[in-house]
Amino acid sequence: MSGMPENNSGKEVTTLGALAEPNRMAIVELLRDGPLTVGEIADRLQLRQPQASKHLKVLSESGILEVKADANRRIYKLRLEPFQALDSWLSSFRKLMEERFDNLEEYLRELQNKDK
Amino acid sequence: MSGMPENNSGKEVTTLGALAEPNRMAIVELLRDGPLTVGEIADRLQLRQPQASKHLKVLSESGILEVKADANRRIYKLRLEPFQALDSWLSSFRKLMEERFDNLEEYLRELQNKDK
DNA sequence: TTTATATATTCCTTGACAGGAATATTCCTT
DNA sequence: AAGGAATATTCCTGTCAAGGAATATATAAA
Repeated sequence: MSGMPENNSGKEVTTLGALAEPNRMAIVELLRDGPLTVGEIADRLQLRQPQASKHLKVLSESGILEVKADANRRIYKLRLEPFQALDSWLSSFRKLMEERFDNLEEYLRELQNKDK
Repeated sequence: MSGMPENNSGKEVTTLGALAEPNRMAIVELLRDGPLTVGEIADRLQLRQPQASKHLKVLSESGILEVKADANRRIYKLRLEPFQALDSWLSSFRKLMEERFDNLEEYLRELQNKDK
């Protein structure tokens, strides 16, 4: 399992796992336009503050977000690395697919032959 | 929520949701090298056949895989669309990030001013 | 120093989901 | 036709994650 963008060992949430939750995906989408405080995020996404905080915690622990404290408030913003990782995984992926992909026939022939 | 790669309405499993499960991710990785039968997949990933079938079902229903029947066997192979979708989402994403990303200071100033 | 604001944390409950085991289904072989 | 191989499905169980509600913590403001 070489180029996998994350290894799910232990209890840590993976990038994909974090993004799979709709509210968290929405948070990420929202933060594309720039950093925001917890309150702003909760407001715009119609989330209660505690749930917002929880999702933000997951996103932070998975490495997708980082926090900056500003007195009372916490400002969350996106981190680049996870997306870069995802992107490089995806591109190496697509490369393969464009080339040899429809060797279904070949595989079928293989199977027939193996039926000695 | 415009460019989101999937909308989680109803019961369907999203691309990310499907990929978030380690065994399913492993299946996808495995199928990068070409189509395979259920048995092969189960063997190589040390899965019991029923669990393999279940994961393959999820992956198929999420649009990540497609099946071809060959008599007794079912040959699963990757579909391109979900990855293309993910990729386009990601690239539009990275574009934004490279440009205006660290407007943290700006945002901080905004916040201070709003404290009228 | 009291009060208010912003955020995090805890506890609880519920639903979803993954694995195990057994069984059903389909097709091939003899 | 009968038995075997490949795959799918069902039922059960345990775990885990998400939301609700209440509360804790920290900082600002009065």
